[in-house]
Amino acid sequence: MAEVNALELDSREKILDAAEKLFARRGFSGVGLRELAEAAGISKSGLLHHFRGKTELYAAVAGRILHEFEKRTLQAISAGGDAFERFDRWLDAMIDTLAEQPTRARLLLRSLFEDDDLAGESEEEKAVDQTIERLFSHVARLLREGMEQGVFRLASIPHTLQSLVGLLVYHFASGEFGETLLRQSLFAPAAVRKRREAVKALLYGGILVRPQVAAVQAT
Amino acid sequence: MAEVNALELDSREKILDAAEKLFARRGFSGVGLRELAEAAGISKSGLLHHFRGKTELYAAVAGRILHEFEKRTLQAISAGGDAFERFDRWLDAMIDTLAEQPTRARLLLRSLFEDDDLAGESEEEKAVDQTIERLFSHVARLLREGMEQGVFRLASIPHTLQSLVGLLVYHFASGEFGETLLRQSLFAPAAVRKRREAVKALLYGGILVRPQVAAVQAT
DNA sequence: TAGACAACCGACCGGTCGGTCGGAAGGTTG
DNA sequence: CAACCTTCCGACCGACCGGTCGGTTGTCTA
Repeated sequence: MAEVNALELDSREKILDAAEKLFARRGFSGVGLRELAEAAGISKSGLLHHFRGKTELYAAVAGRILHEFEKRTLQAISAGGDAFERFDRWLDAMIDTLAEQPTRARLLLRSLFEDDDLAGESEEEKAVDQTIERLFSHVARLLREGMEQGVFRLASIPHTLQSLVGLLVYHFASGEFGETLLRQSLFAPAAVRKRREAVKALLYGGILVRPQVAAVQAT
Repeated sequence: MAEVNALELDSREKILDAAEKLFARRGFSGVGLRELAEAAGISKSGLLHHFRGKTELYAAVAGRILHEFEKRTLQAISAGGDAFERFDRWLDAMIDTLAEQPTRARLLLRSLFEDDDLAGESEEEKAVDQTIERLFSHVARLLREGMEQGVFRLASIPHTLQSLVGLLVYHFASGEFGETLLRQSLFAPAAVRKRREAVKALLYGGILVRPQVAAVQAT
């Protein structure tokens, strides 16, 4: 029946969009199904027709975001170039992906560190965990190649991955606090550009004027 | 009345300890007062005798942790030495503080990025925000001094602060995911030592074998 | 001894939680 | 036409939510 809005997306998509926004802002237990349904312009029972339950909906939201990150990671990494070029392109891709949708960083961060929250056994949640694992293994492989080729200093790969998450994801997830610190929106084009520069300067040169050639050898 | 346990701490402390553990694990809205009270070995009404409400309890927990970080920051920073020495000592202090109590990183991270969750107007919550602000201003001052003295490369101070939080706090807050990545507890002495090395290697030398003297000049 | 007070409790409040159920409406297929 | 399917809804469920209230107990002070 002709709705006012001709573009009328799928209910499923509308629900996912609304849920992404709310879950990102307040977390899994901070949002109720009623509020979720209302934000999606549907009744609670209508919502539950599309998703078996709240945890499945959350997993679907997380999965959608994680697949986007994996897609962009593969694009960036599999294009040509040496390890440094590919890594640099990957950094750009991650910053783009995080910056173009303010909800993504928060939801990604939550998926990582709230994992143990009701660590579910459902199929959907296992799929989310597997996507995370795959995503990180792509980057781990790139780091390993770079180290073997003598482009990157030898370092613990898991720790480097953790550092990258910290530098990239946390920043864009830091919300009000980050905006107070920067005195502007985290997502304004200028702020994103500056973050890109800051991260690359740190990763590629450290913070010191006279870099120490790391007394600490890799282990 | 002679309890079995002679050390019997204050109820208030017991509540704070239990709340710290639970809030860190599942967040503000993921824990109920009943569960909180039971974990502290007291009734819900008993708990509410000590704290006016759930948000005040949360603020008290966050405040206690933030004060610990501020104390250790001031200790590390105000002892002698040039900017590099003081910064290096501060890094050690932060890693020690994060590592010696697994709940701290998670709660600190939540205090930062869940700030907007019911951004309360109560006195206690304002005090928490002020402590965070003070804490970061101490470090900002140190960075500024280091840059003026030519020890640190010129860089955006807010972005450097964000990077430090990302490198330090996120790692220790990453829970199950981090442990899967490292294949060991995040808090085992060896893992903590390794994190310290990884962070310092990154900060002091970057990730490249042939560091680029940052094409990107500071802004 | 009386009074005040802090610490604590069980019972209870209105409201919300995630989830179920029995349909209603509309489209498609035979 | 009937049979079926998808989409969506309101009414309802038991459990739990944060918070209040009246009362008991024990300790400390006047």
